[in-house]
Amino acid sequence: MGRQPSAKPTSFDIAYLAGVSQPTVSRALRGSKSVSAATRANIERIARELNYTVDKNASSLRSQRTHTLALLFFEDPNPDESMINPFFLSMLGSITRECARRGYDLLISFQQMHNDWHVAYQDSHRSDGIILLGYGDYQLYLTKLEHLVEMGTKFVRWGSVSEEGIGLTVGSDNIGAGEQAGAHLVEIGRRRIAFLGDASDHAPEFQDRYDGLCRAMRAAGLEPDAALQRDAVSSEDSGYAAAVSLLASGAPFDAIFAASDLIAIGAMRALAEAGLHMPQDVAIIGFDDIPAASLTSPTLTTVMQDMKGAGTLLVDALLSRIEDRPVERCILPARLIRRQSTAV
Amino acid sequence: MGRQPSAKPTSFDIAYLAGVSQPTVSRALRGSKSVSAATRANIERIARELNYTVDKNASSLRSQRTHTLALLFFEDPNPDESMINPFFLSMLGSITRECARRGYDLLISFQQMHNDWHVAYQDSHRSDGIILLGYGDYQLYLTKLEHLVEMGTKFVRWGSVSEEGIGLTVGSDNIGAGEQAGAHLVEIGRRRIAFLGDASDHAPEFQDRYDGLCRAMRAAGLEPDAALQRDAVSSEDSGYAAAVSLLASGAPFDAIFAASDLIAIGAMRALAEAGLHMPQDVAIIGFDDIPAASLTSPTLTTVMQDMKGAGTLLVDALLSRIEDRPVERCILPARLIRRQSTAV
DNA sequence: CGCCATAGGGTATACGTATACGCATAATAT
DNA sequence: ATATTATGCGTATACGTATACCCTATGGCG
Repeated sequence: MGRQPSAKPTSFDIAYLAGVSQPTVSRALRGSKSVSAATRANIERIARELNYTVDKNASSLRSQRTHTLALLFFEDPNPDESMINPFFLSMLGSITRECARRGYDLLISFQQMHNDWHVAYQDSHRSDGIILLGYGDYQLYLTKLEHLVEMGTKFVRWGSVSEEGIGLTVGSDNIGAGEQAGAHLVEIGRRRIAFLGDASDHAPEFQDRYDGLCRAMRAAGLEPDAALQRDAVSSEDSGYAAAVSLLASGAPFDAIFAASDLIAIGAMRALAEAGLHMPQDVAIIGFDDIPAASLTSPTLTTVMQDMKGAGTLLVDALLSRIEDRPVERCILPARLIRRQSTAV
Repeated sequence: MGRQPSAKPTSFDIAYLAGVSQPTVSRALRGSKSVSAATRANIERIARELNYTVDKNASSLRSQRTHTLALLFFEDPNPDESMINPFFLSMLGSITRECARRGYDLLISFQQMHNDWHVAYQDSHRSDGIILLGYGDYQLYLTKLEHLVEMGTKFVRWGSVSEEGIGLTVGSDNIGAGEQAGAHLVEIGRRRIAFLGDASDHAPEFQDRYDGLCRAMRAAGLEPDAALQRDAVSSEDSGYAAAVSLLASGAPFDAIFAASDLIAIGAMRALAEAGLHMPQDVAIIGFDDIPAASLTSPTLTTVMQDMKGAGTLLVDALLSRIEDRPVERCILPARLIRRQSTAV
């Protein structure tokens, strides 16, 4: 009744009530084995009654561990920023949940791609590890990653797993996903399959998807035609331009695998303007399963990544690295979502 | 060369190099006026050279201020979670940027609407203030808000400003936005305008939009017809159902103002299935300007909220409250985006 | 019966910063 | 010339926790 709600209880309060010393409280709550079961139970009960929470600042100060992870989100430098991939938003949800579950706080920070990356350095003081998130051109800051490694900063990033580059990478099974998409197109009888998306070092994830497509085609006895590949970054305009270029080349094709839904949507616009029917004339598959994919006409077949799994795995992997445990798994399966654009 | 990169410099290191005491360093860097300009300049120079950053844990522990804000995001309990309003994502970006600019960290936490809200209590220990974000049914936790007020926790929430409820609220000018939408529909000659969206206390933002619509109609000498209003929550399915119900009623209408783009998209599906042409038979306006709004056919006229401004303003208002300054402004303008669905 | 290992927990202290207080020196006032 | 006040800074200490170290009681062993 007369209790001040603002009077945060400390470990001393608990110690007093439990008739032990403050360090014993600390040990009990941290799970040290040099405290008897009875004492521990008593302390935990009192702590619960008082609504006690460990003061993170004091704890971090003393132990030099923050129990906080930092999330650096790299925004696409491309203009239609409202189109930020919803994939990352879902991931954000599962990341925060996993952090909470493991008793970590999550510090978040958006980065302009070219900007003060040294913020990462700052954040490395404030967190035990860093999660790097972003689509697109990782090349831009690979040298910065090396810098992080040098400083011994623990981090994990989302991207192409096959690449085996700097640091620890977690990502979808882009190759397998590409194979699924390719196999599906082959299955519905398509032979000349185009690919829209950078197939260069700049976008390893896109390249993996292309590799998967090629693998599926070869498995079906088809040889991928390099003339049917067009570079594109993940935007509607870029997809439109790529499809226009493809159409202009005159090379015949009966299917398109786009490296992202945005690219696919742009391409669909170009195809429609050219008077082509989907999927009759050209079947099309995207990637990401963004909400808009079910609004296009025809609705877009696409590949869905495991967003919840991704967040969990990123946090898991990072914590493993922080605690110097080996990281077991860092590839996530993807799943093909069949819609009208490949329904023959 | 021989410097250990991991040896974080402390205020003592700086004090030693500057030939002063540690407290003087602290004072100089915090901007206390009881340190001479020369001393301060010298200290700042050394700090910069050493790449010194204040240890936030120590600082917070001593000052009992965390320089951290917590963001509680309330997820819609509705199933199509991938459709999380992109509006909030953009807001997230500007919130993080504004926090960074003001020297605050941002702790983020997603909440299931009905779940352990008492997490907010925990977070109130770890942050100086809380930002509450979420669309939808705020009623559910109004009692919890009262609890926060009781505990003296500083917070600000996104929502209907007109409502004047508990705590500090920042939001778009929903009434003005509704007026703009209504005026536009009247301008293109529509007389019987339907409204899809909860017009109840449960969704004050939607109610404001409806009120704005009514105001615009009355200003044009039209009387809103209550029979043309249908409840709907922000989802495609709900919008579809509402439109179907409206059509079934047989009441004539020549325009729809939907309380959100998702509702509008669902309604468009129902209209198309009923063989109605947009905008000839029925003009339609949504709200939010989600990316999908420019993908529908016809493309959707909608109201765009000032996302960047919203994040900035939320942080601003919260910091004002924390520092016991009056809050000046908490309403943001919205802008009508004209597309095909109202282009006669 | 003495010796040592072990369990269980107390004592003292460190983490890095911010602030109350005191103490000079210098600048003004009386 | 003395009293008064402001300026600029040092001294001491507190914030709440975690950990290195030490101590006691007990039990096992020879």
